[in-house]
Amino acid sequence: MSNKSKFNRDQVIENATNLYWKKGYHATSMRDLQNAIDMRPGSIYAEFGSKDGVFKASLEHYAQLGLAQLESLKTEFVSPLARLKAFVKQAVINTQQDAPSCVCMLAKTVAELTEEQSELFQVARDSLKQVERQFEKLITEAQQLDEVSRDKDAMELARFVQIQITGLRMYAKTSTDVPLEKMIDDMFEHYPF
Amino acid sequence: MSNKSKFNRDQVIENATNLYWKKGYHATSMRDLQNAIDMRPGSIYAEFGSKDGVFKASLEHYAQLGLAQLESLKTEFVSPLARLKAFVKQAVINTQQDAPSCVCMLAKTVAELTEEQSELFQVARDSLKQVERQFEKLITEAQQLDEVSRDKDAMELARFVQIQITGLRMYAKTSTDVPLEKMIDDMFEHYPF
DNA sequence: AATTATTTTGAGCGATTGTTCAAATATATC
DNA sequence: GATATATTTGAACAATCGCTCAAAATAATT
Repeated sequence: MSNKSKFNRDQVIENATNLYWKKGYHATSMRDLQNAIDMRPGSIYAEFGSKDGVFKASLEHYAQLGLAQLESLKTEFVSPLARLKAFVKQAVINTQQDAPSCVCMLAKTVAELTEEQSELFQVARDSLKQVERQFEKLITEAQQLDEVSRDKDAMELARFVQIQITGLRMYAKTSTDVPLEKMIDDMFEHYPF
Repeated sequence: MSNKSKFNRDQVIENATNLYWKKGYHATSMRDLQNAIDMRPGSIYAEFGSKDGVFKASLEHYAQLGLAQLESLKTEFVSPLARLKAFVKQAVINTQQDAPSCVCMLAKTVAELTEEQSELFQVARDSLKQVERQFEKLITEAQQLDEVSRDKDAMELARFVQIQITGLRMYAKTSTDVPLEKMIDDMFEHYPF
């Protein structure tokens, strides 16, 4: 009854995400998008409804990717604190090389958008919060394993980590030759942990 | 010989800055700008050359304002470390209320722009670096007064402060009810200082 | 193979973009 | 007050914006 569409939805969203991540919401035109995902306007609007629809799908894809990455580190790192640290390094350092932008797409979106795109703004904000809650879970786990002092507030520590990631990634866009790895090590050895 | 122009250049740049700061580079149209600064296109182009020209003037004005604010704290705070802390609080907390955006305009610009607007990007990046150098000066002063351990690297501390400001201000855009003041106090009491 | 249902195409819509420039206005000089 | 110079105005330009929809192409059903 229903014909399957020709295009690969996952691939399309990935390409759209990479473009939006690189150029941001306002600087990305529908023409740019059409080229990046190799779809004609009619098909795009049938599938996503609007430019905002594509952006929303991209934000959700990006957030899901982050959560999946954090989850996948379970196999490599048993220690929840080591896992958190590995995730931070991945987010801050690995994105320096081949990612569309070294700045987190969610943070970039939160910085760019205003009340005029409140729905998209909220999606980005909520996704950041969701990641932060995963941080908190990991830290609570770490406390139960005595990797982190139980005197500390897991929620506050999670917030701290989120702020560090944002600050570090933003800073990394302004200057190379920053000892990112050392700074992350310091952050987990000294500072609030 | 030369007629003086009717408009108040400083006021115009201030209004332009507030609009650009709020909406960002790409979301601000020349029509928006014309309304905000109450000038007609011809006059704007005669004075600033282009949309980029107005943005550049705004970035420079914004950066100069930040440096002037830091300087003006000399009268209130003799201690260089107290001055730095006061500046951080001003930047992070005071902007929450009535500023066009709680995110630093320079950071926002660095996050938004790509190679396509390399000159504007560089102006923002260089201005951030300039502020950071003032931080470093203050910290070096603080070390000479034994307010900060001389074992620490003033450049690294300045970088840390810059990263905290960016992270905190960004984070503050996503959620209210964040104990910003406490976090800044913590930052200066514990962590790397 | 013919028919129906679904998807894809892309020319083109009205609105908006950054920018120009001749005309109108304001100011300075004589 | 007349002339020359500088500034301001805003209609209008080509280009691009997000988006629509009839027509073409494709897939499923009979």
